[in-house]
Amino acid sequence: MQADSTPADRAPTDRTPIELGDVLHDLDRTGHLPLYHQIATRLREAIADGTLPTGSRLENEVALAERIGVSRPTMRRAIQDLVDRGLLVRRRGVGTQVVGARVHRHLELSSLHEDLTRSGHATTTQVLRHELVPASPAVASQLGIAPGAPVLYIRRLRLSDGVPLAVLENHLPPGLSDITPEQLEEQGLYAILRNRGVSMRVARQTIGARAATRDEAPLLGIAAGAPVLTMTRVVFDDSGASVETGSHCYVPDLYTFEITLVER
Amino acid sequence: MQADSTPADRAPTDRTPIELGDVLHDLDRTGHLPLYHQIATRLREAIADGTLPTGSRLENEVALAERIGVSRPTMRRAIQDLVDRGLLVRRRGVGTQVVGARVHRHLELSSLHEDLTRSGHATTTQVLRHELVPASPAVASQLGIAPGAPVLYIRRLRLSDGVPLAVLENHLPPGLSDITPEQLEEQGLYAILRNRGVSMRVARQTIGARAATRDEAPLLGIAAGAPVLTMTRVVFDDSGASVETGSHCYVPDLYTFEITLVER
DNA sequence: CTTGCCAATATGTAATAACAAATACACGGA
DNA sequence: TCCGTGTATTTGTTATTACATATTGGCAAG
Repeated sequence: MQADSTPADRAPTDRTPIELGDVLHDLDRTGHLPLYHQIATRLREAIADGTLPTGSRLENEVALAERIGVSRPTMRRAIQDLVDRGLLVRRRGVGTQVVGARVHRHLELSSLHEDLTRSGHATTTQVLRHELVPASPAVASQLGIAPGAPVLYIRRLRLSDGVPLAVLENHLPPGLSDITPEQLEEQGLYAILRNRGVSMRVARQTIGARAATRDEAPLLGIAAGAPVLTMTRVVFDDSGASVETGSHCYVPDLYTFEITLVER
Repeated sequence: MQADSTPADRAPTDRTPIELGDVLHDLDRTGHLPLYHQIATRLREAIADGTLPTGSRLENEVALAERIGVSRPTMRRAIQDLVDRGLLVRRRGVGTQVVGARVHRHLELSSLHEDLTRSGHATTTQVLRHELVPASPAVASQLGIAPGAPVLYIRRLRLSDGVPLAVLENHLPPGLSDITPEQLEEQGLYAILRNRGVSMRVARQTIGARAATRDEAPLLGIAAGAPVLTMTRVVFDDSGASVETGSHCYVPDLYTFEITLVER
């Protein structure tokens, strides 16, 4: 059983590029939405609905740009967007290929997270705590404020169709500490922040695992000491100021994180 | 204690831009390395070593480009690179600001072995199993081969300074099944793949948590049922063919995943 | 028949130009 | 004094052009 040395002995990868004239017709030129964004969205949809099957090749970018009447940089930017998302792969001198709707779907099915949010499960929120507390040194450092300054501490239980999913703990800086429990029960923290004009731009997350505390276990309907998936996060806005810190723990059977990495 | 409504009442954010003439001088114009890449690297270093402190402002991109003698698109591309990494934030009509000096390891296409050796720990590897097995339906689907086809199954124990860190399970497609246990003990899977000319481009990862099995627990030096952090991964090369699948579990006290998200 | 080279192809890098849109600040009027 | 408006500043979007470089495959010479 001597294996040949070429890594790929499958995927004939049809050489003839897919026609995309019909997918990319009729762009909105009013300038309300960037052209590259419209093109990227259409391409993403074409991959999702099978118009661009896995392994198929795109026409070369110069011809594509010409065909739909945009410049090459604009076309490149749209394609690059999909490359960054891991949907396309490009090789100099070769061309651009679709890399995988099949596996993507498979992984998504194994994650209840996507299922829950997308397939319309009823998610509810219970606000367990909601109070002003002096910022601990750790929280103060993350929020970029002075230790001891008053911050709003929130603790919520998130349920999906009545099943406990996660315990969410957040700290909010002084400027945002007038958010009410009622708002949080119906809207979700991020919707509230966006409605207040806060533009969140950068988030730094750390994902880990630990045992559920005696405190969390009954809330989540699991045994104390059972594993939970944890995620801590600091979110920054436009001006580089931190807007929120969160420290959440999830029931691992019901929640996973999915990430696509691309080597550039 | 009425909070004012502006979200940021901290971070004076000095208005005068930082001089960068000295940081960006003397670029290599021979074309061996792209200009935008050199500029991005210099800027990243300047942020890391404090030349560009958190909250400081960059000179506007037109002036910067002029000063160092590159075009605005080139300068923009370099800056955008840092924005994508979450190190800079830009706002139209305002300017570009540094958002974080803290060195944070970006989640990238690298292996655990490389991460650890880079940070100066002595990592060792024990190959627990190494055998050809018929591909299960799940593995076959991930690797894009026929179920039952022979794949190389590897199970390794990774230690850092002698302390058990993770149990790594991998499946490799037929073209790569001639990797030896000896290679794996000294090199790490990713180094071997790269040396064989495999160019890994896209990875899809799922991160979760579960209880350690009775099998894993003694290997990792933890109790059966104790929480472990899990990561499953499928890696694709630049032709869209999958190169490797892995299913790993980590001791959560010793390993976490860090991710930076950027809203574009 | 094999090997090496060359040309065609496609993406990668870079410069230049012009206009659009968001923001901030200063100025002027009520 | 306060508020609104206009203007300067800065990034965002798009087009055009040119050349560089990696890859593939065919062709010719040995």
